[in-house]
Amino acid sequence: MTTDAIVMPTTELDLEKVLLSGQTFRWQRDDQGWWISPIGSDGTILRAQQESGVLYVEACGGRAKDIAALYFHAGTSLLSLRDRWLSDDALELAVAIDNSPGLRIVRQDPVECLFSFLCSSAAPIHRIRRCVDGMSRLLGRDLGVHHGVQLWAFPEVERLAGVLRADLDSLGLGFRGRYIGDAARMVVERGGSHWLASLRSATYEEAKLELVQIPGVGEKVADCVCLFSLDKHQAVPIDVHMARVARRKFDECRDVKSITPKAYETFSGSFRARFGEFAGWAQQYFFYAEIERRGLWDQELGRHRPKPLSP
DNA sequence: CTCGCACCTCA
DNA sequence: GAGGTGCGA
Repeated sequence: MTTDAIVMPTTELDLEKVLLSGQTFRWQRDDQGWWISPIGSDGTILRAQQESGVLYVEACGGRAKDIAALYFHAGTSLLSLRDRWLSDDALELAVAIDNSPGLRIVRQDPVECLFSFLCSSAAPIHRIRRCVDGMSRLLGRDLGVHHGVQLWAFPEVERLAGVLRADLDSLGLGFRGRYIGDAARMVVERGGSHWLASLRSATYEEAKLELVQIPGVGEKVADCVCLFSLDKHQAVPIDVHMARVARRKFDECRDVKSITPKAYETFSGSFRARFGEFAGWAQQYFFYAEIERRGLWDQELGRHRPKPLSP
């Protein structure tokens, strides 16, 4: 296995920031301090390490450089996005980019992405990680030990389609478990992973319309799948955090309380109206900053939160 | 259309 | 009480 190098300054990619920002749930550090993760169900493994403006990558199951360039949307320059937003008079966004340099959208495997976000409702990132890991251990292909870490591929959707509710009981999915089997069966019916991936060439509206048919998939999850795996850069997932941001930012959102379907469109559409075809990327900056601002990252990632000492 | 609530754990 | 969805009122 060879190591490829991709020139990517930290203003274009901050590996740790991106991998832990709640888009993706399987990355971990190996015994050499590199980031490593299985990608999707086909046995692909990607390893990455960033050093003085260069991204070093290795892969099993393909050419590392190609896999990584796709996975990190290397063709999309944050600097150009920033310029575009600057000239569109979206100054606040240029500032948001400067406050979280190197944050970008990843391009995940659609099946893995769908089932990851199916586990995401009312769950912090560390819990989603546990669920995804559990599904992979239980139903995914054993990929062996790599640089000190045991890896499993994400389960084939056909495998998930055969799963019983009781099989998932041990994984801590909670009520989220009830959707997995039904969702997988619908995807298989439509043509499996090939069908999901084919939505990449559909329009955003078409893709979303298809996704929300899947049991357990509402607008939020559909938008996550669109943005994080189907190349729909204009998809803006709205959760309670982004709704709060929208209320602060846009007049037409100020008095919209709960996230009803109509309200969802108001929130989401406001970002699109203001930030255009890459509104989803804009959303990621505001989302990141909002979690930061509220000091929620430690909680999300399950890091030990130091208890305030008594005086 | 909007509201309220259950859904399973875990923190 | 939770970064959501689906149900009935």
